[in-house]
Amino acid sequence: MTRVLLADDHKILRQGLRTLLEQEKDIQIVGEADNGRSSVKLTGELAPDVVIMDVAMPDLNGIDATRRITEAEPRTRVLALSMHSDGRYVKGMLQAGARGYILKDCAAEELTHAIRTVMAGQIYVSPGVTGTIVNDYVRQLTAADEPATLTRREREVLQLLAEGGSTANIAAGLHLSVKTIETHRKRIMDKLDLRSIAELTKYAIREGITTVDG
Amino acid sequence: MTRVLLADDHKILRQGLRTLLEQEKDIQIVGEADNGRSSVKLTGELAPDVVIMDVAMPDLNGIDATRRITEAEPRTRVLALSMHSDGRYVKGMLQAGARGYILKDCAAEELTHAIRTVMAGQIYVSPGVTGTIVNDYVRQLTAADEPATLTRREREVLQLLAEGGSTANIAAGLHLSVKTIETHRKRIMDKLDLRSIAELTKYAIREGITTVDG
DNA sequence: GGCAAAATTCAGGAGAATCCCGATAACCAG
DNA sequence: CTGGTTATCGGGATTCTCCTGAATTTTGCC
Repeated sequence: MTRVLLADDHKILRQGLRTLLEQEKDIQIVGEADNGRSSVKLTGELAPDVVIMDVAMPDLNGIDATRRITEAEPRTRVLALSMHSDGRYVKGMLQAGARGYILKDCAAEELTHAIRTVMAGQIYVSPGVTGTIVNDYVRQLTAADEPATLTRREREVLQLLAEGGSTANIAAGLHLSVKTIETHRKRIMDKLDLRSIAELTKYAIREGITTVDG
Repeated sequence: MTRVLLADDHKILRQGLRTLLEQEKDIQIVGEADNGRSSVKLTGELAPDVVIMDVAMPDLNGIDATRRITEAEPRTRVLALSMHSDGRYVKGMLQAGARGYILKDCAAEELTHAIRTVMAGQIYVSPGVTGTIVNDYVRQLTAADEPATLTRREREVLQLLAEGGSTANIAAGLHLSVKTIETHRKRIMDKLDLRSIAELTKYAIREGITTVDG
């Protein structure tokens, strides 16, 4: 029996997936999360075999949530479920340790097949995403450079800032001092050579850490 | 028996909805469309009672598809299913003749309830969307022009803010007092109901006033 | 295990930005 | 002429940011 945690911010999609997957005898839904932070928490509590993780989620995005899960619970396989075959999302999720990447316009059979594939210890990627990966792979072979890497905490703060949170707001949400958030913000801006929240927001959008809506 | 057509570009969501709705005895799925254009075509061929219409779809978006359907087949009720409670989408769909607007993070019970409500000749709107509509309604009552009209000066300041300019910076560039820029910024944020430079930047990007690069 | 580097946390104080009040002047429509 | 809109500023209280410095925890490596 494969125990599955659903992480997606849209309840009706979660319910749909639950109904679909509950028709499979070897699959059991053990929990649902509607944002990245709670998906990390629930993974620690429920120890599911597979987490089906939406890439774009509020509070803590799917990529950073995946990174935390794969580090804290390496036994748990994360299966990315995304609307986009965008290279940054694919790259980010796989880099964060996701064992698969499927698109939301795939069939239910593909989802169940992906779950069984990652349970068998293999990687599953939707056909529509393969081209993206190959392109990115080739690009990395030619030119491999990573400008300015942010730490996990910094990326987390960056997202909250780009979502419009104030320093005090973020500090309260993370149970940290205002001073700490200030330090993170400053380090982020120093590393990325940004001089305002506006530029920081645009950077976050380009990197897929936040979206223009919401 | 209510005959329903599903229109959404994500196959797995369609399958999920189909599985959910087929559990209802009085609801029957008669077809699926993965873009706006085919939803119009299928509505003409199948004459469903209700079309569940995603707002964002390729080829022909949900708003224009809805407009065509309600003009060609006024007997068919369109029920909008959207990720966003964004005012423009809500307004667009309802203006196009949609008889309901529900969010994707709602429960399945809400969806079936919405279907039965529109079949009874009434309008159904998700609770999370009601506020958006009321706001828009009130705004239309008070100011009979387009929602959120910025003055030229305000748009100018908005752009400079979204490009990362500080208040002092912008004031110097426009040969104005810092106080004046502060007033403009405040008025912009009040008009648009924004609470941070991050949100303001995203708004400017959506409106094409600035770009994510630069 | 142990050491160095990185990451994360926080404080004090000066300066800058913001918020909330109000005000003045130009302009245009009824 | 009156009223609304736009654009321009100021005072003062509050809040945020910037700079310097540092303690603690985690991580990487031999």
